[in-house]
Amino acid sequence: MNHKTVSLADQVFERLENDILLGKYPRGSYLTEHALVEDLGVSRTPIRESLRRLEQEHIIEVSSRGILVLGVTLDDLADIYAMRLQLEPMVVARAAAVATDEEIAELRETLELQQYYVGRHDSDRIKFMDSKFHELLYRASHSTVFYDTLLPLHKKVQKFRKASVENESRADRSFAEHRAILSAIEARDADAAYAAMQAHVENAKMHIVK
Amino acid sequence: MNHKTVSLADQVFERLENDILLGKYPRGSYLTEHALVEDLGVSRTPIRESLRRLEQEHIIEVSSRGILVLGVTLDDLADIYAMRLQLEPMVVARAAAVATDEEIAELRETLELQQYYVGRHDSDRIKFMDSKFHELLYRASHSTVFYDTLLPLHKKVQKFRKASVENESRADRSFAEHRAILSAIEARDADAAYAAMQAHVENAKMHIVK
DNA sequence: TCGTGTATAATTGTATACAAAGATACAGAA
DNA sequence: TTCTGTATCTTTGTATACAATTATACACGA
Repeated sequence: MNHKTVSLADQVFERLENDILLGKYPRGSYLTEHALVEDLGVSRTPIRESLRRLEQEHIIEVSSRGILVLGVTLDDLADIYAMRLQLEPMVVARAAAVATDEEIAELRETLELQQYYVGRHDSDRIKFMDSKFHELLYRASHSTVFYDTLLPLHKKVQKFRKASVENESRADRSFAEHRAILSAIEARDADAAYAAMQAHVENAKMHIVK
Repeated sequence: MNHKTVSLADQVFERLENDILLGKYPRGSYLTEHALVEDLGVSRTPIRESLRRLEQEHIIEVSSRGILVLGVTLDDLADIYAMRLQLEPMVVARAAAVATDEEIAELRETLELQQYYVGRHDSDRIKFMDSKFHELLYRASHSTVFYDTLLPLHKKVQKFRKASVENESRADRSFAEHRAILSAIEARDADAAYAAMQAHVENAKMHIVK
């Protein structure tokens, strides 16, 4: 396991990013550094360093009035899926070509867990495994650029995926689509991986954006 | 004009990002916060806030040893063009549909300046106008997501575009391609804009990645 | 020569003090 | 009532002090 101590700044960033992307703070509401100091129990320094990163992701905006929560809108959602539809097939095609056996094994484990939780109707963990599967795919492309571009897009969809994973038939089909993607990668078939991912993103888009 | 005072943290970020993306610090070299304090004449606070952002862009990496410069590699370059080829045509098609007359006028002005500097063989300013043209296109799509995704990709190519703009025949053709894109947008022809941008990115890719 | 342990120095991480800009509340005049 | 000016408070921006971890240099022994 990874015992590396992670800085307060990183912890604060992860927590704030998650809270904002899950919609815990409504769009248009204001936070202040002082309030975050109270809530999180750390000084302003790590909080400010987090805010700079959140600002760069355009999910907050800082002014003399305070910290404006932007979050992710439905318009953003549509644009995100438009981009993912263009990009993810290319990325998995690459992954099919260059992924290591270890990476493929990890994808397989994640998919098995997803299947398990689908059977249990545990939507929180389904969502987590779904996220992990995509993240592993990005990483398996061995491209920092692909990873850095797609991971933020995927994270921003979080809030909207909730209904999707709670729908049983969609959860089943989503699992099947993931399995098709993994099979193509296991077979080192880049074209099949491309097609499988294209179908998967199209279906996810239809189901979420509607 | 914009007289808004910009924070030291923002100034430091812009300067460091530029220096790194232009290759001023070689990949693999180390900086320290202390050295930057000396060089830039500001305290560690704004410098650290900049570093967190650069870290997020994966162009530096901070450890107990110091600040490792990553910059942009040739592999990154190829992946960036692969992504831009997928994304930019879609973005200009959108821009053709939604850009305001003011935005189109600004594109026209930028293009005229590009023509002027091409005539003068002023490669620095050609490069600047080229960047500005693309940035205006992203903005004219009226999509924060498109803008946030494409602008970093475009900025990372900076260093490699130098040879391109210094090549007279490529500079001429690049200008002509820009004009084709703008004409399509002026005509509100999304399909033509899509095709023109696709051709432009393909040509740029061939010329730069080779 | 090579390794090892230790002291020192260098570096980042965090907290806090102070500065500056701006928002807010309120009194008073038209 | 409505507007305006002013004092105060709130909020972010910056610098600095201190803590903790890690790298480095060097002496010493095998």
